[in-house]
Amino acid sequence: MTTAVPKVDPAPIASTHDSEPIAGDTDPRVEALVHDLIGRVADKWTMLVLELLEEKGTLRFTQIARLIGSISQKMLTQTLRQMERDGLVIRTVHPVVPPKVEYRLTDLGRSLGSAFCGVWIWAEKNLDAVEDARRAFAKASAGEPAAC
Amino acid sequence: MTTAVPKVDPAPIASTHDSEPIAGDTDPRVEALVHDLIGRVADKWTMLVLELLEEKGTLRFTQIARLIGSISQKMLTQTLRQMERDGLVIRTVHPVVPPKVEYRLTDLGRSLGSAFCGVWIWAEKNLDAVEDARRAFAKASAGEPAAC
DNA sequence: TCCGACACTCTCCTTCTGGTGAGTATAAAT
DNA sequence: ATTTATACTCACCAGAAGGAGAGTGTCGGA
Repeated sequence: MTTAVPKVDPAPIASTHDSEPIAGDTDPRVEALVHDLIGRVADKWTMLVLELLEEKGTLRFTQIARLIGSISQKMLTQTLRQMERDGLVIRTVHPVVPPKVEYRLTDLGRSLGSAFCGVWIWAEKNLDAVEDARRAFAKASAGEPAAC
Repeated sequence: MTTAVPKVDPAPIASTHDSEPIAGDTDPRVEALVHDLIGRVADKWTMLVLELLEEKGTLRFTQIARLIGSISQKMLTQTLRQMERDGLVIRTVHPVVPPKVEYRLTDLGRSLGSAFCGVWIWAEKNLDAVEDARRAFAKASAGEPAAC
């Protein structure tokens, strides 16, 4: 955590040029990956597939499609490819007459699921808090539109 | 025929292990919130702001803007509003001559940061694994374009 | 007097995302 | 001969996301 900006100017009107961008982070590579990865896993479909495979173990393309129900083929293919690319799932093709492809999580995939557990738990625990905050915010906004 | 296929195929071909039919969702409301919320927090800017405020404590609008460096005003405003709405940050307006607005995390915001810690740790730990997987995938794809 | 600073808001404009629907190959079933 | 099922790919299109840049109001400084 390199603190790139040691001086936090307290004056209301003062220094104009802090040419130091961004705050220090452990590693640019790590940061990039984390963003990338969270951006990807936070994806609705990836999350659903991850959960589904964690729960069921091994599934075929159309089984996943049917279980999720609302996903388009395009998105499912895209999602699975991405996950395969990142080493989260293993794709096994059986060269049988009607094509048969099975998907299952790798250890990496499972560990990611576990890591996200924390967020999941947070969400469940703070469900009400967030909803309360939203209601309060909505009411406050409606209550004082031009209160100044 | 793509849509409107209510009839669920009883037994397509082989079944790896069909134990449970479908369902298996803790709560639709919880699930919805979790998606919603993860989708929001996974946002690049929200994550950066969350981290920044966790590290620095209290910051003003332009301070955040400068520290992040590449965010547009529009996005910063949008992000902060969203976070305020969700009860993650507190926005304090000082009615002074040049407007002064300070932002800091709520307990909820801080706890979310902690929850995301697990994912960060995962990412750091598995950085190499993911990159390896990507390289391997890229190589495999390039290596066998018409392998059948 | 005019500019700059703050914390925004508003209007474009471009890119990206995700959905629809069609097409493909093959062999068993009808 | 036609249909069905599987696991895709491809072309097209609508809507959303996000960036650029200008405008707003007031006041202190040059």
